[in-house]
Amino acid sequence: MPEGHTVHRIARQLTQDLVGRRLAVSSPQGRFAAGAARIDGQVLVAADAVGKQLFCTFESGDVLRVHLGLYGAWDFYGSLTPLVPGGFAAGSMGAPRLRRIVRMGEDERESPAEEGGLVATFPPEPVGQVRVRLASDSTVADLRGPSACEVLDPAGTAAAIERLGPDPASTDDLAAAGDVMVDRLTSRNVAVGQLLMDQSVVAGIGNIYRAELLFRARLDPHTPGRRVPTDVARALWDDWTVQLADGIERGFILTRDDLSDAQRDDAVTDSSLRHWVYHRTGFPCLVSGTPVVVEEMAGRKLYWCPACQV
DNA sequence: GAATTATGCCCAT
DNA sequence: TGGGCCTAATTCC
Repeated sequence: MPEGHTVHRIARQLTQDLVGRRLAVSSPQGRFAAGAARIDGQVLVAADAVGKQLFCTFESGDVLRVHLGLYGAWDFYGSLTPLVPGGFAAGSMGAPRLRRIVRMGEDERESPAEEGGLVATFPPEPVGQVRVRLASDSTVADLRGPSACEVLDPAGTAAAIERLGPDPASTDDLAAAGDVMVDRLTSRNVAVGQLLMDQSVVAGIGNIYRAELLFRARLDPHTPGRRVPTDVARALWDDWTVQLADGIERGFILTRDDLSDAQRDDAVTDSSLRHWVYHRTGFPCLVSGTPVVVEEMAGRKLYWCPACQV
């Protein structure tokens, strides 16, 4: 469910609280017992996001690769300082979308603590089906519901990353990475709306960013990649780099740039203010007034404005 | 309480 | 193109 910005925030949280520590790795649910045993007791040396995938590198060179899929989420305990005395902070990032927004953004919730994001005991009892628990003596990170969770050797890790297109938040050469995306986007006859969701073309874009980037570019999602002018493809990349960086900092996706300061504040708790077209079926387009439409494209809902996007 | 929904992706056909 | 999988909150009766 999370798009790239969420996974980058998770990597950041893990880096802040668990990298450099020797971890107890377990699988409370049991489904990942063998994998957990492989990395249990090792020092975590890095946590990196590439697109929607998370790579946690341990001192042996083994890497925990995690993909949250549609349902996965990480719960964090004890790490979200500053804390109110008498408890340990708790927060979560990932799916499902959360009702109570506290201090970290849309897809991060106060949970599963009852009061003020605190749990009474540490380490806390696992909540729900916890596939993996990463624990230092002061921080616990619990992974629930991932679609992928496996331990890879360095070669396997390199192969997994090789399958992904460029991610502007995990490259040190934005221009070269942009060249790769532009080349892959403009060399196929597949609809650009599908290509933006293809993680081998560009990594990290999901259904919300797909719809919003296309609207911002005023581009018809059905345009074949080969018909997208190079400068338009480059503009999509440039906008993606900006939107992703904003999402990572903000903690949620806010693509509208027409909001007042007050509305921008409201958007923290009101997701209906955040998007131009995503999830706005039947409502008037904020630019043209034409009703926003939704259709199925390759099995996913695609939201767009038929008047603006030509 | 059951059905629906979701920011994803894999595989078989 | 369709089904399957993973989980939990929301929506519908």
